[in-house]
Formats: sequence, structure tokens, C-alpha cells
Amino acid sequence: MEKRYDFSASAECAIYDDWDSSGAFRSRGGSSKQKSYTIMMPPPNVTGRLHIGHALDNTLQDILVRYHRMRGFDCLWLPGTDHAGIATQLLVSKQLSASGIDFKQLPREEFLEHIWRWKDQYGNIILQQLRRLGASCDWSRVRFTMDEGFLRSVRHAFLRLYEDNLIYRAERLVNWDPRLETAISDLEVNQVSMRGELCLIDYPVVDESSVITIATMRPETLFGDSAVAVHPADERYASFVGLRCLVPLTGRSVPIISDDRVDREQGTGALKITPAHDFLDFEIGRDHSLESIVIFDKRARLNDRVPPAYRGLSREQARKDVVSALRTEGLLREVRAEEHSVPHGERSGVALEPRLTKQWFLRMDDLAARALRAVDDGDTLLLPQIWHSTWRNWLSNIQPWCISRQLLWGHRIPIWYTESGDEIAAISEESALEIAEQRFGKGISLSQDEDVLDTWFSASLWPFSTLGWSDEGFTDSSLLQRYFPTDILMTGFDILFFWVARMMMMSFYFMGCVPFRVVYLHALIRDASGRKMSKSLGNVVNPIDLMDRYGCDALRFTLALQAIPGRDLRLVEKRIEGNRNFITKLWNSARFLELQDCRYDRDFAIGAIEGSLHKWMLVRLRETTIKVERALDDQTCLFHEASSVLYHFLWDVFCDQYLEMVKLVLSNGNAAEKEEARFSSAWIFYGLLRLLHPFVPFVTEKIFCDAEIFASRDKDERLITSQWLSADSLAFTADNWAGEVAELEWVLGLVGEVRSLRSCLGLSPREVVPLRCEDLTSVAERYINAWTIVARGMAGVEWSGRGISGDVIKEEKIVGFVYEGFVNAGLGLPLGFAIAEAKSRVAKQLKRWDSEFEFLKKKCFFDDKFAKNAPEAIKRAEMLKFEEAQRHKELLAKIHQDL
RNA sequence: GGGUCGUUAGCUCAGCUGGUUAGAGUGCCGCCUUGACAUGGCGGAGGUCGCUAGUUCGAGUCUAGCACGACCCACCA
Repeated sequence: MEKRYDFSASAECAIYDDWDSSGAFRSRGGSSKQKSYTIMMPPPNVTGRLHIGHALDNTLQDILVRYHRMRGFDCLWLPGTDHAGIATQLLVSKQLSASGIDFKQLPREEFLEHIWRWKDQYGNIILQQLRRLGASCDWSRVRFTMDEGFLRSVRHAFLRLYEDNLIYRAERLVNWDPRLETAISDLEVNQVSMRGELCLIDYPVVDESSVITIATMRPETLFGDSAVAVHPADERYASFVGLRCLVPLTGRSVPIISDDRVDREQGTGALKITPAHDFLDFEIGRDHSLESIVIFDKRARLNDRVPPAYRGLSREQARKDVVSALRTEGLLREVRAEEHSVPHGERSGVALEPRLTKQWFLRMDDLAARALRAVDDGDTLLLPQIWHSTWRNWLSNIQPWCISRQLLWGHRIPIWYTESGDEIAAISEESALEIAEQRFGKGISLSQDEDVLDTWFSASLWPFSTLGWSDEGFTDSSLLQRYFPTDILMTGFDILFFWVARMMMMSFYFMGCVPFRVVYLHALIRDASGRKMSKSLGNVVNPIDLMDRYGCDALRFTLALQAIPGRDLRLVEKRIEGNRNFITKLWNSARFLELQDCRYDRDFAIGAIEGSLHKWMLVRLRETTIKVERALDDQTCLFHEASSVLYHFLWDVFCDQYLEMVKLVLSNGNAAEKEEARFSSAWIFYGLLRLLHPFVPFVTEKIFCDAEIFASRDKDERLITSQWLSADSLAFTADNWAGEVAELEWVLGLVGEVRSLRSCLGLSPREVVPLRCEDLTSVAERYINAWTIVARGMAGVEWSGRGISGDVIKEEKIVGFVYEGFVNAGLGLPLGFAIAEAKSRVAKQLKRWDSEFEFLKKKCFFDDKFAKNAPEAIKRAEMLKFEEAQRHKELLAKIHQDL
């Protein structure tokens, strides 16, 4: 083995390529008899670059997949990318405009060619990056949400929903993004809090000398006003209802109406109604049959429905101009600065404009109800379960989903129109023509709907479309049979509604069951000071960069350690550094075993082990295995638990305790003991290596391949294909070896106590301290004889048993007593130490035990409530504690006196 | 307005169904390099668990209220 573990990109890639070419990642397919385990990777955007969120997401998935693979499952982890309509179109159009091409001037097909070319060139960068992360997905089944299969699936899905009247086309007010010039769904709207001006504007009442004052943050929309509304019970305005008023700057008069949706408390209580540009106004306008006056074009500039002076202005400019004109006319009563929130496009970042257009919608109520019931019934488990109520709230108040987008990149809506405007839904243009001819006779010319579908529409088919689903009798259903429903979906909570809910709905609709049994929603990664990572803050960390500096395993382990359900995690570089040290520790422990000629032998029988050191270690190994298995269970997914158990087991137990003791055996034991230590330690290490592999795959594989410890492995054998050392397969039980465990705990406790005291007393580590032992219990006597070497090697003490007189004490300063550990271990075992130090220590302890004693005495003997109400087991435990405290107190008092 | 979460050591965080002296990493202090590892070893200091009440024999843990912080949804005239 090399002296240092090489975690450079090239070294890790070599390991990865080995795995990949050995076929270890590949799922077996329909013929396999193994149990299957399926995860569909949430497809990253083709435009994406691996960010830290992907790293977390895929690390956790990889841990599960590797774990299940080692446990003998036939794993399918299917990777892929999403075509990401808006993001991709934006990116490519920006590139084009950088080279002087306006994509809007290009024919549709030509622009799409540019995008496809771009996709072929850069579209799988992120998949390459996932390899660097160690993601063990089945690359033979990689998918893209606009590949051939998806094209068929999407059209089938659309047609069925259309035929079942769940998809319909309607003219509605939708959220319109004036920069992207497309409709977007409610979910893609972000409310941004901004400073604005609330304008109180007088609308002169026709034929009266009075005015009605309305309040608005958007005075420029007054050109679209078609009424002023007040609350029916509002006495202030009761006399105006039924009259008309003049919309300033236009000369138009509009009715003053009453409607109970008007809030009397807001603004002035009088509301201007602009049906074409406000959601509430739209409803009021509809119910009062008001005209909808569209005053913005698709880029949100004022159109020719407004007075010439304002045409072509942006909303912002128009707002300024309108305010000053109103001021000139004396109709502006007041302007107040106010905070308000303005809907912005999540993607484009510009203020949205509600816009009246024809769009395609998907009715959600029934679909949502089914998805809701699935989670209520436990068919799908949401982890952490906190999300259950959020899930319920959202699904039970669901609005139709606007699925059409006025974009070029995406799945075209499979609807064709005749010249007279008849709709024909079909799977392809040919089929549409056929239908048209049947219906209307020959010679019909058709044009396809210009819109494309929301990216999330195709994404919602991901779990089954990736397995070859289409409709009736389409190909390859054996994969669906075998791998669907999938076992777990791992993703961020931010796309719970965008994606998870919609997959659930579609799966019920098309497959009749849930798409996944568990949904694990991981949290957000923040920077070291707790801020969200964002480009504008400049605090985005690049996971590739972190891997270059600390190794992939260190990053993975850090993420796993912090993957606590429902908690955001802060990425602190110190922690990654610490985990790199952990990887080094692992590497060096392997080197140690190698240098000591420890060899793994698959025929080595752990049942024949005699040394209690190894038995203890095996019990601890089994215990650790159980903890890891329990933590990785599908229903819990406690990655932080599993990884922290392994961290401490390797470092504290295996290295600092076990290997230190193995060293002593190897230097002091007899031949048989040495041999046993070599085989046992290697055997145990192999088990540990397998436990660690899902978390830190590269270093463990490298050790397995390079270390002489595993020289007996087959040439092509890889750790990734090794069988997990399951707790069940360890043929011993903790009970059989309880004595050995107690023995080791005793000696380690002793070592700890002696070390602590030595350090307090300032004894040099080199200095071997002779200790005189008296009043040994039989168990201690046995242990002391057995563990003399360890006591000397690890605690630096040389002890002598009963009957040896005090003259072994050779240092003058050693005249006090060691007490704590021995007392705790149930031994009255006084040992000599320095008097002044010992005395103050004893005094401190005495005080503690004295108060403990008094407290427990009161509780056990004078507390009636306790005596009456506490369970027997607790009472017994308290009584034991009392007796212990009493013993300690008395012993310490005596020692204190002696000193 | 509706909902969710958080507040534990200097810092970042664990702490499962209430039960010995509340833990880890990191930082800090002291000691230690001839053989796996200084990316290391050994020891140590440091917390009235946000505040107030309550339930209980017993509360970091359960209940209520409050304070501060974060987030989601809806609305915003």
C-alpha cells in the first residue's frame, strides 16, 4: 500500500472505471430471481452542473443502492436528465444572441436544432460529474425526458387525459412572464417583498360634484378599469352604488358596483376593477359581466388600448407618467410608501403580469385526492413525516394546473387544428390526418398547436416512462413488472409539489398504484453561516472543488453525517477536513494491519477464537452492524446515525482500543496468540470495510484491492460485489461472550482512569508507575493477571497483587490513592499517588458524592410520592444508586482522612 | 392571515418512546514523535439545555404562554 491514500480525481476515476467495466452497476433485468431494489434518480437539468444539493441527493441514493446491492438485491438505479424547457431555451438563446442571432427570427426547427446540438455537446456533463461522486447507477439505462420513449409516453398520457376530459383548453387569467413571454404555473411564482407607492386616486362621480377615492399600487392599470367596486354594506359609499364615475386620463365612465369580495378595511374601501390584469378583479368582472380590457402586450408594455402618450411604455415608466399626470389634474389625493409583495417569475426574476390567454389546463381535484389518500393510508411513506400535513394542505386546496407553455423547447402539445378551428388529438401527425380525413373528408390541412408542455408534465411520468411504459401493449413491460413501483424517491422538499405530487397523481392514473413506497425529502444545504447558497451572495460551493481538495469520500461522509431528517445542513469546511482525516485514519489502519502481516482468510473460523480481546471486538462489530442496518432501513433512513456509528466505531473502538491492544499481543503474546490476532484483526477489518463501503466507496475499494491483507481475494473480486457482513451471519451472540465483554470493559475503564490521573499528576508518559493493589475481588484478581500487559502498555502501570508490601512504591510523590475507577468498577483498590493532588481530588469527589448521597437518601426514604408512584424498577435502581453513593462517600471520607 | 420548524459547550450540531454525572466534531489548554497515522496519541477545561408557568416521584425531552430566528402557503386596494 502507498503511504498515503491518493484521492485525486484520476485515482478515483480509475476505481470508478473498474466498477463500471466490471458491470457491477448493472441491473439484472427480468430474468433475475433476486429481489429487486429500484431508485429513479431525480433527473438533473441538462443545463445543470453538479451543485452541492445534487451531491447530497445522489450520495444518499448511492449509499442506499450500494447497501442493498451488497445485501443481495438486484438494484436498478436509473440515471437521466431533464430537458428543462425554460432553462435550456434561455441558455441557448443567450448563446445565440451573443453571436448576434435573435432566436425569435429563426424558424422553429432551426432553433431546436441549435438546442439539440447544444444538448449533444454539453448535456451530459452533469452525468460525468455524478461519476466523480461515485454514483453507482446503471448507465445502460440512462434516459432523457425528450428521448423517443418519452415522446411516446407524453403523447399517450396527454391523449388519455384529454379523452377523459381532464385536460381542457380555456381562456383564463394566468401568470404571465413578460420576459420569457410564456404562461407559467402557480408554483413557479415567487412573492417578492418590495417597496412601492400606494396611490389614492379620485375618480369623479358622473353628474355629482363628489369623487370616489380608490387606492392602488398600480395606477398605470387604470386604463384597463371597467368598474369601481365597494362592499354592499359599506355605508360610506352606499349612495354611489349604481352611479358611474370617470376613469381619470381616459374620459371613460364606468359603473360603481357593489360586491362582498371587496374588503372594507383595505385601502379606501373602494376598489378599481381591472378584469384583465388582476385575479380578484377577473372574478368580480366575470360575475358582473364587465368588459376585460387588455392593456399590456406580451412583454408587458402598454398597447394601443391606452391613450397615445402612454403606448409602448414599460409598466414602470407608465406608472411614473400616470402619477404625474394625475397630480397635474389634481386627482392624486395622496401617495404613501408601502411594503407589498409582488409576484415574480421564479426563472426569469421579473415581475409577472396576470394575462388573459388561451391555455391548456389539467384538472387536479380527483388526481390529488387519490395522491392524498395514498399517503394517508401509508401506501407511500413521507420522510420526515413532518411533510404529511403540508402534503395534505396542498393537495386538498388544489387549482387546475396550467400545462401549456409558449416556448419552443419541449414536448409539443399533440393537438392539431383544422382551418376551421376543430381540435384533433392524436398520437402523431399522420394519425391526426387520418382522423381528420375520416371526420371531414380528404384534403384537410392541419396545423399543430404551437405550445409545448410544462417540463414537469413529462417529469411526472418519470418513474414508469423510464421503464418502457407507454400505453396498451407497448414494449418491454417486463421491466415495469420487475422494477415498479420503485422503492424510494430521494429528493429535496422544494420540489415536493412540482414533481413528487404530480408523479404520484400520474402513477395512480396510469399505473393504478403509487410510484414509490417511500419519499425521502432531504433538506437544504446552507453555507457555514447559515445563509442559503446563491449566486448573488457568491457563497455557492462547488462540490467538485471540495472533492479535489478533500477527496470524494470525505465529502460524501460529511454529507451523510449531516443528513438529519428535516434539518437544513450547514456546510462547514472544517468538518470536511475532519472527515478527510477519518479517511486517512481508515487508510492507515489498513496499512498497520498490512505491516503486521495480518491476512484475511475466508476459511478462518471466528467460532474458534479464544482471546477475549477478539471476542469482545466481534461483539462490538455485531452491535455496530445491527445499528447500521437499523439506521439504513427503508422506513427510517437515518444516514447521520449510521455514519456517526461507523465513525466512532472505526476511530475510537477499532483503532484506539482494539488495534492498540492487538499491538501489545503482537509484541508480547505467544506464537498462537499472535497468529490468532493476525487472522482475527484482518477478519474483523474486512467486516468493517464492508460496513463502510456504501458511505466511502473509493477508499474502501482501494484498500480492498491494494492491501496485502486481502491478497487471497480473486483477481477480479471487488469490494462493491462483496456480500454485506450481516448481523445475522455472525454466528455468535453477545450473550455467549458477555464475560469477555465485561472483562474488556473493565480493563478499558481502568486504563482510562489511570491515564486521567497520571495526566493530572503530571507523570511523564515514559514513566512506568508501580501500583500496589489491595483487597482485590476475585474478578479483579483474574483480570489483573490477564491484563498486566495491557495495563503496562496502555496505562503505563505495573501492578502487584495482594500480599506485596508497600515498598514497591519508589517515587516519593506517589503516596496518594487512585480510587474512582476502581470504586466504580466495584473494587476497593487503593493505589499510591501524590498526596496534595490526591487530596484535592478526593475532596472534590467527596463533596459530589456527599450531596448525591443526601439527595438519594431523601428520595428513597422520605419522599412519600416517590415511594407511592414510581415504578418498582425505578425504585430499585434508585436504591442501588443510594447504596453506591453511600459506599463512595464513606470510602472517600476515609481516604480523605488518611491523606 | 393560515401552517411548519428551530433556539443545548466559543463555533457547527446530536440527544429515539420522560429515568445514572446532557454527548460528538471543531476550536481552546497541558503533555507526548524509534515504526499505521502529527491528517496522529493521551489527558483536560467549557453547558442553570431561549424565557415563564404547568403536568409528573422525576422534564433538555410532554403541555401552554412568551421572546427571538428560519421557512412554506394564501392575500395585499
